[in-house]
Amino acid sequence: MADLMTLLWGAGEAPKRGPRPTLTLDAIAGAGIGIADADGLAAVTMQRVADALGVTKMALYRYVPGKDELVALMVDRGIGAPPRHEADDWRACLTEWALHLFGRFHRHPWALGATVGARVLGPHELDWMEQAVAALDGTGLGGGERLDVAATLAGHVRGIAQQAAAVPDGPEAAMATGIGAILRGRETRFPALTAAFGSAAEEGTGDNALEFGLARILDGVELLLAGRG
Amino acid sequence: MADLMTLLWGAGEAPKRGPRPTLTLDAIAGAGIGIADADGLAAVTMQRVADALGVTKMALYRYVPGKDELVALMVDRGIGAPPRHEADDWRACLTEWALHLFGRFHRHPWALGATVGARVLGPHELDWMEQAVAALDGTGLGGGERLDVAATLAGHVRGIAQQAAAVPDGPEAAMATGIGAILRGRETRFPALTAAFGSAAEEGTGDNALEFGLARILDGVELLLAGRG
DNA sequence: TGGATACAGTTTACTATAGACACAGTTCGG
DNA sequence: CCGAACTGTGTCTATAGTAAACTGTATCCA
Repeated sequence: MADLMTLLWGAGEAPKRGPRPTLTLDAIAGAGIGIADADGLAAVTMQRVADALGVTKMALYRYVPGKDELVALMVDRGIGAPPRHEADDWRACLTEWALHLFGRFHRHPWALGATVGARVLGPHELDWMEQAVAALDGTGLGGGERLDVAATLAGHVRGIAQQAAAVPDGPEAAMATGIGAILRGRETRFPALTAAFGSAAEEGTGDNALEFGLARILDGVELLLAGRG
Repeated sequence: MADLMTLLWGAGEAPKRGPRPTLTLDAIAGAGIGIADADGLAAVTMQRVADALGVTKMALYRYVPGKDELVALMVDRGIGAPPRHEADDWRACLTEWALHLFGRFHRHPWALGATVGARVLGPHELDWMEQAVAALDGTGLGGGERLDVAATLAGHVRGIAQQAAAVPDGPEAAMATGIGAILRGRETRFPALTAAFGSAAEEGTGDNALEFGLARILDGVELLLAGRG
């Protein structure tokens, strides 16, 4: 059985002997992704994936070494390939890149929880990193700095996606839900939060933490470049 | 049995009847945290937590409604209370804040994976948010903006902590481990990444994605403030 | 004051579901 | 037709959680 590395990166070697495989890795990953999108990662069981494909769960083990590897496959297939670069401007490039990446995580929030800890990076994940670093070519940033900018952007996107998944709606809507219920009656312990949420509700500006933070980060990068001439 | 909300936020009401409780919520959460720190979140089972405390697993259910609530408790206790503000400068404040928060997540990387999806925020988590927003009082930022800055910083810290957990060492060390093994032989598919890693290894600058991104974000905030007044 | 009682805590079963293995049965190419 | 590749059945272990019996202690009441 192929291990995770060859599962994610290996070529699809077609065996010649034996009956035709009824399944494909794409179909298996797709079934898992569908279940995770609908009912969360906890609902993804070998049984349910197998049922969705019309086979018994043991058939899956012919294609995937175990559940961990299946989830890793789901993550890489779920995030998918990055879109082609459109703009020439590095800033516009990275802005698009971040918004697209956020969209992917927003579509598959379970992928956030499945990508913690030491793991093997998939090809699509590296494609995304490649694009971000490539957008910074020619800016004068050093190699470590290019990687750091990409890591910062990816981290920001992930962080905001995580918060978006934790608090479904924006700040002012949050007052009506969980956070508001907690804050109410505890204004003395959380005065700054209470004031900020109240003022945010008055301002009525929507949920734009992603764009806001993105603009700050890229402003900071521009400042760094400008300071170097 | 208390639900998650009262478990995290409720006062420790001491019942008068019956035998003395042999356990406390702190002891239970501490045992779980110890196991998670040592062997990861997957190793935290009711059985093992109970064994660590010298009771049977069913005894735990008198204190905690279920495993999900136990993990939520572990997260809030594991992150812990934020340190007191030291500096007057909002930038120094937030820098310290971010570095401290990163330290907490770095110590308990499992907490990253346990804080995805809709959930009830714990008191310590809100304490951290309160401190960040409070540091921005008087800067002229609006309420929504103060929240966005805090969310961006928290997202960045989480993102970098997640990447640190995924790739144990810094960029140049990564070349020797998983990413290097993947990149080797695929230079044509990932030219920018290969160049960036190579150049980073030459430069020899250590792993400072956290500080780098933090500086960019705060530079961006400063720029926003300067542009207003 | 001294039991009776109600309630809190603990334990010993037991159930349901999950991932994973062993092995028998099935299909198809050389 | 031989053997490799695929699928199904039965089984094992571990896990979260339930049900119910048992133990301990503070309060109530004569």
